[in-house]
Amino acid sequence: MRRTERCIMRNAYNGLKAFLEERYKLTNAEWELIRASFDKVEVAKNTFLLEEGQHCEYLYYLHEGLVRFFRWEDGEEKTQYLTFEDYFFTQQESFFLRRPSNVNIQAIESSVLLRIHEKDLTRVRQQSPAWSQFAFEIRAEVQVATETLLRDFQSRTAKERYLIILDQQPEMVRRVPLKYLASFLGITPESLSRIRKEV
Amino acid sequence: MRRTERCIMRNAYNGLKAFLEERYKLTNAEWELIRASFDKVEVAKNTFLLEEGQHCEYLYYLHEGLVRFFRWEDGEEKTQYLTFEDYFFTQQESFFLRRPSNVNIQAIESSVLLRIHEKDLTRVRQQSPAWSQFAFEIRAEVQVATETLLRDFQSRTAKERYLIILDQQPEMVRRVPLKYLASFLGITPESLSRIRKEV
DNA sequence: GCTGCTTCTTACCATTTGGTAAGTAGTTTT
DNA sequence: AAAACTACTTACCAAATGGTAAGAAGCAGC
Repeated sequence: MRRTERCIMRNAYNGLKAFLEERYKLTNAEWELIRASFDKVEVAKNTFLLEEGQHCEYLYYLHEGLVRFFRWEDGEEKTQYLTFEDYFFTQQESFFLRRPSNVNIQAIESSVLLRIHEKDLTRVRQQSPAWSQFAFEIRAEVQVATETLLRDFQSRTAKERYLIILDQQPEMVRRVPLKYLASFLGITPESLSRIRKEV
Repeated sequence: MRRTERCIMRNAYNGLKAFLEERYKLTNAEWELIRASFDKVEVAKNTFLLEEGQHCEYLYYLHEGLVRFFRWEDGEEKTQYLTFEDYFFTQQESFFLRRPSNVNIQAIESSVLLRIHEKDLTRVRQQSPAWSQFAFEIRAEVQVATETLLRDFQSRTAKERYLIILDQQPEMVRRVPLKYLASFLGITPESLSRIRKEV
């Protein structure tokens, strides 16, 4: 799904192009349209890309860095997702259904992103069949990933979920601060620290 | 979102039409196309609509009854979702990405459904803008619902999750056998029985 | 009605996770 | 370098949930 090597592509646009061409055949005209529709954004560590209550106007391609989705609940930050480089993200409820976001999106490493505004996306969708197909399928892929996470919560212990991450996404354990990872796993930092010692 | 009264519509097609018209403006031609594309299926309690390993060829509208998604894991049935009447469902990974299903879908009450075959859906999508918009938005809606479930697992105890269901979908508690509900909540039937006594 | 089967409940104890508090280590600020 | 701050660890006990086993209640077939 995602390239395992980090930062093969120095240039963010090349990264995006490679991502799309791995899956779909793009004409030159399609790629030029896509390229022209995405803006490059570089942000420092801890920069917010979206705050609760705002409308999310952009679909992002994360070229380099690390992003977390979190919300405030019971006086604490609850980390819902973590997104790594070479993948797309947005706040779907806000972006697709035009509702105020109920989560914050924050870069927790300094990051390089490409973003496309909702109004430009409509044009790309209409003029590029490859993009249209891609947009359809990546939503299904994200749905599957979300269901997989849910399934792990339904039938695995916190320790098992941690071991799955350690096995399948060891980078997450290395790069994500323990408190965020614990929250993502649905446990306290103390519990994760204990689990980590046992393993 | 979903009509609270059960079985307002005696006729499944009227139910589907009302569901769509609540949200979108349909021309007569659009509705006739949609109506002609959906087949009616009536199944007895415990009938399988899809089994693990099969390709899911249909998108379903559940007019009456109750359906569960489950998989075998560690020698046990794990219930992933429960779907009630007057809503759509399919196995997204299999239907949209054309992969073998990793879950079973079973009617756990005798049910009345309308279903559309994947090959017919393409035509409807192309010829009905209202359907096309609907299909786009309901996927986002399902994504939001899945994320909400996930969030509850990340930050709520089993008891809290049970109380949320009791509050927001009391029908689920009344109609779903305890063992399925426990599995859906990610706990054992014994634990749910204990929780239920405490409340 | 009885029989057998499944579902649900209850009780017991083990394991997992939470809450509090304290201590250690690493970073940033000054 | 000292001070302040944050992240992480550890220890203690409490609460939540699991596993096993047994019994009670409901349901289907005869």
